[in-house]
Amino acid sequence: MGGDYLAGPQGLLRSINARAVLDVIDREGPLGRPEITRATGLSKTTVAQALRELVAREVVDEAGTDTARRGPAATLYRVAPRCAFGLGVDIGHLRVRVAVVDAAGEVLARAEAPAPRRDAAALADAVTALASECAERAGTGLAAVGQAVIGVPAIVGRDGRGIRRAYGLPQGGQGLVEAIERGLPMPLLLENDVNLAAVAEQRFGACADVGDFVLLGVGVGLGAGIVLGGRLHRGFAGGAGEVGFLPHPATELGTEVLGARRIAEQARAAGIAGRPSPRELFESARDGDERALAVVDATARRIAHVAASIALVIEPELFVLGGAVGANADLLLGRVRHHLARDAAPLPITVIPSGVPEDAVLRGAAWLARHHARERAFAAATGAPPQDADPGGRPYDTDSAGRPRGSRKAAPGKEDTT
Amino acid sequence: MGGDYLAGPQGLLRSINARAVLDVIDREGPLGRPEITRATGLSKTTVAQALRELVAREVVDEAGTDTARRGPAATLYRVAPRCAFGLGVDIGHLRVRVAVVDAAGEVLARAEAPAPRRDAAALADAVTALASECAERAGTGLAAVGQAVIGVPAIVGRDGRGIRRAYGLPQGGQGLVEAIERGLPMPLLLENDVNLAAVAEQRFGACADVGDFVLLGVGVGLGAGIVLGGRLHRGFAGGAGEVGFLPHPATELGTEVLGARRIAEQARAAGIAGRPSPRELFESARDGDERALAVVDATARRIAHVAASIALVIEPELFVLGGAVGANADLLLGRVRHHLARDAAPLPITVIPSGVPEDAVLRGAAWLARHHARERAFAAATGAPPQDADPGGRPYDTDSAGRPRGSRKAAPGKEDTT
DNA sequence: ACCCTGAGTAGGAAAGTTTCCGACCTACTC
DNA sequence: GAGTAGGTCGGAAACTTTCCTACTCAGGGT
Repeated sequence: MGGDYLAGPQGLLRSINARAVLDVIDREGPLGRPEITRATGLSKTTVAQALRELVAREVVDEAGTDTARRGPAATLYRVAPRCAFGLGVDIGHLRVRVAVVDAAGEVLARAEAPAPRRDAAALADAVTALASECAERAGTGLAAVGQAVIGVPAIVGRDGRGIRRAYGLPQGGQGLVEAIERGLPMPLLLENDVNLAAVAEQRFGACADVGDFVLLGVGVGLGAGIVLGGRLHRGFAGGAGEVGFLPHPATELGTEVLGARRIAEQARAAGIAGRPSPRELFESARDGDERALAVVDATARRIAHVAASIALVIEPELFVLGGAVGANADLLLGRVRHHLARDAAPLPITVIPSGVPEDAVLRGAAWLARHHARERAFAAATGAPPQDADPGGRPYDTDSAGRPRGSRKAAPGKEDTT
Repeated sequence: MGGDYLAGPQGLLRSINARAVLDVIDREGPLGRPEITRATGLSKTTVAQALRELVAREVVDEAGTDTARRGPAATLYRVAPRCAFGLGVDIGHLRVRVAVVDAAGEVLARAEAPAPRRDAAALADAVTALASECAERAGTGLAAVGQAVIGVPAIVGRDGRGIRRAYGLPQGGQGLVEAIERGLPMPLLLENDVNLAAVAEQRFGACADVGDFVLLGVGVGLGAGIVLGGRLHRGFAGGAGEVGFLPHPATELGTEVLGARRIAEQARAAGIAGRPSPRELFESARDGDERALAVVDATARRIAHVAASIALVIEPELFVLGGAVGANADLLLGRVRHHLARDAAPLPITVIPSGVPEDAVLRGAAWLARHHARERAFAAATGAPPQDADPGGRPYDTDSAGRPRGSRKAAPGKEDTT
């Protein structure tokens, strides 16, 4: 429920304090006891007690000593890197990528392979094979990995399992989760790839301290990863951010405004022969090819159009240009800004290039997996309810505070609830 | 709120438990001690202690007894209606409305008057005069009112004070807050009118248990009140929901898709003479006037267009049709649905009529004012940090998981490390 | 029809347990 | 020698369990 404090026995207090200590250590890196004491406001004694417990439960490590001050060396504490592992998977149109990370966020192993496009079973096999390989190389083994997050080019239901609309998955993604699940021992969570890119942007990129932003993923299709209040916004059934289908004057309804296909089409229209890939087109544009530049400009214009529409609805603090096509910020960014300034909304709109050029989806997936795995380990260790159940895994809890209650008389004995 | 548990002394536990008791009482209406004990999981003794404190602080009342069971009569506890009062104001284009509500949500007094349109000072005077009158009639006096929320037809900054774009305020709303502030003793909060209508919808209307919904306010202009995760979404600078400016094929950029002016224009185009108001137009349509019906249909079509665009961005659970024009659900709803089904997005979209036909903005404002006033009273009484800092009043507390952020502490007497 | 008794409930008080905090102490390093 | 890290002990705060009293309804006997 929305926000009730949970009442509880004194034990609750211990949980809370343990969690607070853990959080400080997590945030501020290796820390000595006195610093933890200052940061939490707890007493030395309590901090010591909490640390004893956390170390015993192996979520916190001693990590060397701090001899900066005079006096005895302070032992430093950190989150134990091996207290949780996460498995990130990026199922792309062409390739499958997998990474295993530890609780500290360190990438222990990474692997990739071509994506089998025949059927879901083959795809699942590829994923599990890569995962096993990675877990092996990471020295953990699959069993130690607490959570897997799998990025797919599809609309994913909020349960993190159902695939509602797959853009490039064999058999529309039918049976994919189940097949992968059979091959992997840990809990799985599916997630839209653009959403994961947004997570990566938030955690490793330019949006570290931005509460509301939108990642525009321009690639095979166009999608938006929407982060509001620091959390992914998925929509009622996971369909938020499907901005590729926003109405556009020059595009018929129900087709995508922008994407590889659309770009190719524009290239033909511009009189460019052959069937250059977007990559080649942008190369030509960089070489000064006028027609390619025209296509680039048209692309930028559509991006601007979409960004303006999004801004009118949710007004994020900024937009990030991502995706394979969006990565050509050198060519696109100026033009997008130009079009935005020229005919866009009454609101000023900021667009910046992605801060995660490589493996954005994979890194986002791995981060989220690590987050969940860690959260579970932390909860188990502190006895506290999970801290932030999820900046990307489950629905918001609905607000429960202060619902209207009709005025009720003090009539004895009647107890109507509705 | 986002994140960290705050560590603290044992006193914290008392706060937490007091708050839990208070919440249960608030949610479940008048309650006896045994029920509170069951609901919170606390022991009888602790509940008794908490209640003693809450009653002493006058946020909780004894309200009769419950003699349903056999045995001694259980005394019932409820939130004291007089522990906090809220003042709601709706500054409309034509009229100003004011209401005073108590902590139970009861409307104690309501008043309205024509809105002076000359200058902000006159408008402010009208507001304060009505407010004084209401507070008088309510028997509380202005000084007892803990919070005022003022709905305006404008984009309001997230601080709840700045007016960024006023649609129908004298002098663009310049100096309005300050002028009202001089006349009212309690803290003020400005809020966009459509946002308040959305709050009303959430609290009194059809969206009581809906986490994500959008209120489409169709009136003098077109705006959307966006509720995500049970909270108002205002956007980075309060500009979210300005969907009136969404691009529309048949409308030039920078002008509103829909609104009284646009409707009048369409009426002219349809060959309707005179300058019928939207109300008259809808009346004619009800009488079967073909040309008026055409205008209605065009209006519905544009509403559908806007709803489809919004849905592609945030995919709310449902849309609510509100506002003076939107209130003609009998004529509009079917047509909107028709157009949505015909050419809309890949997503199914649900549209329902408003459940708050009267005074939506005013009621939303009053609810929010009451909420803040109450929250403050509760916080003071329990010593706990505010429960839900705001389902509509201030920025999100910030991010949640795992990002650098100063820790908070509840311990006395040490210097704060932020 | 009336009364008496038994059972179940509300509320309170005392003893016990958990947890945090402040103060004091030791050991270590500059 | 001074300042700091870390540990231990007694005290205070807060919750729980247990016990106790008072109250009221139900049901059966008179």
